[in-house]
Amino acid sequence: MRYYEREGLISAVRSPGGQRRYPRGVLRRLAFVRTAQNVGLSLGEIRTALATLPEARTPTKADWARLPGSWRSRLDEQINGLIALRDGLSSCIGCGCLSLRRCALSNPDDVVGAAGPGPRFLPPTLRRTPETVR
Amino acid sequence: MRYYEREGLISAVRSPGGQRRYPRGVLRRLAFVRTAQNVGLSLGEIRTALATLPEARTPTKADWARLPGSWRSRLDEQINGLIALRDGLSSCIGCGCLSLRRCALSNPDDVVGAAGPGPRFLPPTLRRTPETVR
DNA sequence: CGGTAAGTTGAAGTCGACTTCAGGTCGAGG
DNA sequence: CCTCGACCTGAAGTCGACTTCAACTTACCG
Repeated sequence: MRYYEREGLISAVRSPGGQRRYPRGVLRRLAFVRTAQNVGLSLGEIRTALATLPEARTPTKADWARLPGSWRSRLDEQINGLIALRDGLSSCIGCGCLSLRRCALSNPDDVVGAAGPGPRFLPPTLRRTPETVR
Repeated sequence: MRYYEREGLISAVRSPGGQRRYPRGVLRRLAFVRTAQNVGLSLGEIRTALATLPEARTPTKADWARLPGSWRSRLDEQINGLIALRDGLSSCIGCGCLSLRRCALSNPDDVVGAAGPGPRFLPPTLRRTPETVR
């Protein structure tokens, strides 16, 4: 929790002696963080989402609705991905079509876009002849 | 891919000169790895799952069915978690009930069980008086 | 009021998952 | 045949997400 506090995900009230006291709202946020993490979101993403939620009160349906659309679609993607994975990736790997290019699952939003670290598939412009699978 | 190879997730055929050649099957496995990763599984879990799939041929429905039950239920949990998160955690945080103890989502399978690193909620036996929320 | 478990701090360590580097080798096009 | 870009290897570096440590301070219980 100290770590999350340093990372700006939660905050803590201090006792006179300087010890942390966690009011209900913080525990609620904490539960949110852990839950979101359990399903594979990074602390950065979670922080962004938390920023749109009120710190003071229990989030209402309206508060949740205010979460950026990207968050929602990200979750939708994730959900669909898991379902496909569970059902044997029938639409993707299971079919043997080797549809790396077509499969939205393998490479959801970024499509190589926005540089930065991390492996990626080659964009079409850089790709070799299709038959040279190597 | 070299990293995945070292980690035993994929293998590679070598050209006479020692360069890696990746037959279709490997690309398929690779796609599986990335997809599973995208939805939040660790390389270890993926390796375990891959171990049950045939390396030589395109996995069939029967092959997928052979994946350990734990894998499937793990995915189900994950899926339910995401759906709850997307729908505003109506069953959990959104309700304001602070149901850390009851909420299956917050602490899926392990329930503090199996020691090892990582934060956890206190088991009832170790918990302080319930009104002392701190 | 005193003892001891629990909390405080900053810094350093760990672990998974990669990426980067340096120095050398392979291999397709001209 | 030569060349130049792509690939090879092992080692080291990076990044996110924590955990562990050491030295010290609080705070509840008897």
